[in-house]
Amino acid sequence: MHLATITGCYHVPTIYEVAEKAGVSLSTVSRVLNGKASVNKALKERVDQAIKELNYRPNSVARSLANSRTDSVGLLVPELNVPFYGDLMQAVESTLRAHDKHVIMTAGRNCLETEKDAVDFLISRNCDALIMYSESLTDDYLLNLNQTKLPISLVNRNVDGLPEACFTLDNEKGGYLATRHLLELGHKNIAYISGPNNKVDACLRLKGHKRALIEAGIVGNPQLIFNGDYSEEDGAIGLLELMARDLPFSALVCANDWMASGAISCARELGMSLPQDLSIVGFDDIVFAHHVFPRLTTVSNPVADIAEMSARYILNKVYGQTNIVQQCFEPSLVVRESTINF
Amino acid sequence: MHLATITGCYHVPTIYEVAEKAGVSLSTVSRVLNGKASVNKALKERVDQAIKELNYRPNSVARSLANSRTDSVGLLVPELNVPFYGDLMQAVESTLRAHDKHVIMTAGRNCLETEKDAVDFLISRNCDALIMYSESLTDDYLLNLNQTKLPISLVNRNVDGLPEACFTLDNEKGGYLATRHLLELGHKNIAYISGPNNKVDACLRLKGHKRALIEAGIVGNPQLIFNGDYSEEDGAIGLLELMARDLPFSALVCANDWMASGAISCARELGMSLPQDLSIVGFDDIVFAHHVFPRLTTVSNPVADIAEMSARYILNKVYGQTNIVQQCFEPSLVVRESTINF
DNA sequence: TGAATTTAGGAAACCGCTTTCCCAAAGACA
DNA sequence: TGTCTTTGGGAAAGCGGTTTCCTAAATTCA
Repeated sequence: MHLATITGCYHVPTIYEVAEKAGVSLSTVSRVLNGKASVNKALKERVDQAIKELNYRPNSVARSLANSRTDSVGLLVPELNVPFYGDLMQAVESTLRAHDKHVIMTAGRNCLETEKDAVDFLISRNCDALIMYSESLTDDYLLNLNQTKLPISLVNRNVDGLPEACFTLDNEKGGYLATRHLLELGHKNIAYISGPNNKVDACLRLKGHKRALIEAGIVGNPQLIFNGDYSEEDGAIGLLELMARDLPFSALVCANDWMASGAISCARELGMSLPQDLSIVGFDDIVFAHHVFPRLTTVSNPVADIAEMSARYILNKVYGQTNIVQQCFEPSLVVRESTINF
Repeated sequence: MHLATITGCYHVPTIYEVAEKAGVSLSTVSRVLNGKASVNKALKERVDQAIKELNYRPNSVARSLANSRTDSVGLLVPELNVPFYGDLMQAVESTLRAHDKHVIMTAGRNCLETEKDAVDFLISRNCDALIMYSESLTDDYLLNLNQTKLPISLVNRNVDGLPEACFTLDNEKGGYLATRHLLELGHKNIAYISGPNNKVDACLRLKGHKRALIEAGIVGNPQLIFNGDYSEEDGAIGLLELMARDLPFSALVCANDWMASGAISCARELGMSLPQDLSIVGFDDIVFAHHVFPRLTTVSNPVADIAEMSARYILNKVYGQTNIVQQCFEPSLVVRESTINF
C-alpha cells in the first residue's frame, strides 16, 4: 500500500486508491484505463465510478516514464510573434491537442545556433516527434536527426532522403500565378523583387515568375529583378533601386507581402498613386495584406493547411493513426485593389 | 545493474552508466548533476568527462517523477495566431526557456468552455504553474484554482484576492492619453468607440477618455460613444452609427487598433480624406498599426514587458528565483499620421 | 461431465532518477 | 596520537504508473 501524498491541502489520488475504492485489483483498473483487454461490464462501471468520485487523473509523468512516450511534440518556427507562423502554430496545436498531445513551441530566429539550441531543448524534453519550419539547419543535420529514430516532419522544405516527411507549398506555381495575373492585365514590363536566393522557396517563386514571362513570349530582363531579403525595408530599397536603373515597368511582383508593403509605402512617399502608376502583387496573404492601402493583391499560402497535414503525419507515424496525407499544396491568387489594367 | 535499453539503433545512456564509466558511485554523479553537495574536484571532472563521452542527458521524465516537478509552465492566451498574443507568447517563452523551463501554450478562444478545457489540459500535463490571459474565466474560478496550490499568474487582469499575481497595463491612463492628445490638437467634439463593457480593460479605457474630457472642461455626450466589441467590423459599424446620429465630431478614439482599422477603411469608403476630415486614434499599437493608411496614431501597450514580468513572477514563486517584480505598466502615446490639428 | 477458454487477482519487475541512511576512508586539528 | 569533520560509496525506498507472469475462478463448448 502506497502512502497518501499530501500536496498543499489537496490530495492527488493514485491508481491504487482507485483500485481500493472500486474493490478491484490494480491490474483491472489499468485494463479499464487503457482498454487493452476486455473487462467485465459491472466491474468496469465500478472502476469508472471510483475514478469519478476520487476525481482521479492518471499522472502523465509516471505514465510517460513507464511507456517511454511523453505525448508531446516539439515545434520549431522562426518566430512566435509573427502572424504567418501564428497560423502554423495554431493549426498544429489544435490538431494535436484534439488527440491529447501537447506541443512545445520554440523559436529559431533564422539563426543556425538558435535553431540547434531549440532542437536540443526539445530533445531534452523527450518529445515524441518534431515538427520544424527550419530556415538554417542543413539537410545533413536533418537527415541525422531523422536517423536518431526521432520522427520529424518538415514544413515548407523538401529534403532529399525524407520523401514522406516534407510538406510544402507549390512555390513555383505561386510565382507563376502572380506574374500571369499581371500579364493578363496587359502589363508587359514587370519588375520583380525576390527573396534571398539561398532560400529554396524564394528561388522557386522567381522561377515561376520567369516561366510565366517565357510562356507569354516575353524576354525577361535581369535588370528588372532586385534581390531582396524578404524584409519590409528591402521592399522599399528594391523599388528605389529598380527605378534608379531607369527601365520602364508598370507592374511589380514582390516575393512576399512584407516587401510588397515596403514597396507600397515607398511608392507613396515618391508621390506615385497606386495602383494607377504601379500595380503591385505580394505573396503569402498574411493578415495585414488587406490593411495596406491599396489592399494588396497577393498569392495565398495555405500555411495552416500545410501545418495541419504535417501534424497528421506525425499522428500517423508516432501515434498509430491513419489519416490521409497530402504533401504538396496549391497556392491561389487573391485579387484585391493593388493591381489594375495597364 | 540495469540492463541496457536499446531504442532503435541508438542507446540512451543512464546515470548508472555514467557512474560506471567515471568509476564513481551513483550518488556522486547525482551530486555533481544537481550541485547540492560539494564534490572533490578531480572526481567532478571525471564525471563531467564521462557525461561528455557518453553524451548523457538526464531523462527529464524520470527526474520529474522523482521530484514532482515538470519544469513546465502552462500558458493560456485567447488565440495563438493573433500578433498581440504572439508578442506575449514570445516574451514568456524566451524568459522561461532561459531558465530551462518549457511552456505549453493553449488557446482560450474567448469562450468559457474552451478556456476551462485548456486549463484542465494544462493541469493534466502536470504544469508547475499557469500563466493566463483569460477573457472568460470568473474571478471565483481563478481563486479556486489558486487555492489548489497551483501557482497562477494573470496578465491583463486584476482579481481581488490575488494581489501579487496580477500584471496589468494602466488602461485608464491609456484612454486618457489618447483623448488628451486630441484635445491638445484642438479637437472639441471627440467620438469614442469602446470595447465590450463586460471587459474591465475596455471600461477603464473609456473611463480615461472621460477623465480627459472633464479635465478639459468638456461635457461628454453619451451620443458620441458607440459600444463596440473590439472587432474590425465593429469599427466600421461604429463609425457609420455615430455619423448617423448627426452630431458633429472631428476626431475619433477607438478602444483598440482593430476597430480603428475598421473605422479607417469605412471612412475611406465614405469618401472622407484622412486625417483632414477625421483624426483617429487607436489603442495597443499592434504590428499593423503602421501599415494602415494613414499610419495610425495609437497608445502603445507593452504587452511583452507585462508578459515577461508575469513569467518572472512564476520564476520567483515556483523556482526560487528572486527577480524584481512590477505589477502595473504605463502606456505611452505613439503619434503617427492619423491625427492632425483641428 | 470434462476440457478448453475467458476473466480477474496478486505479485513483482521495470521505467530512470532523487534522496536518505549508514558506514568507511581520508584529511584537519589540537 | 586521538578526535572531529569532510567526502564518497553502497544500498534501498520512492515517484506512479505499465506490463508480464502465474494462478484461481467462472464461463463456454463439445
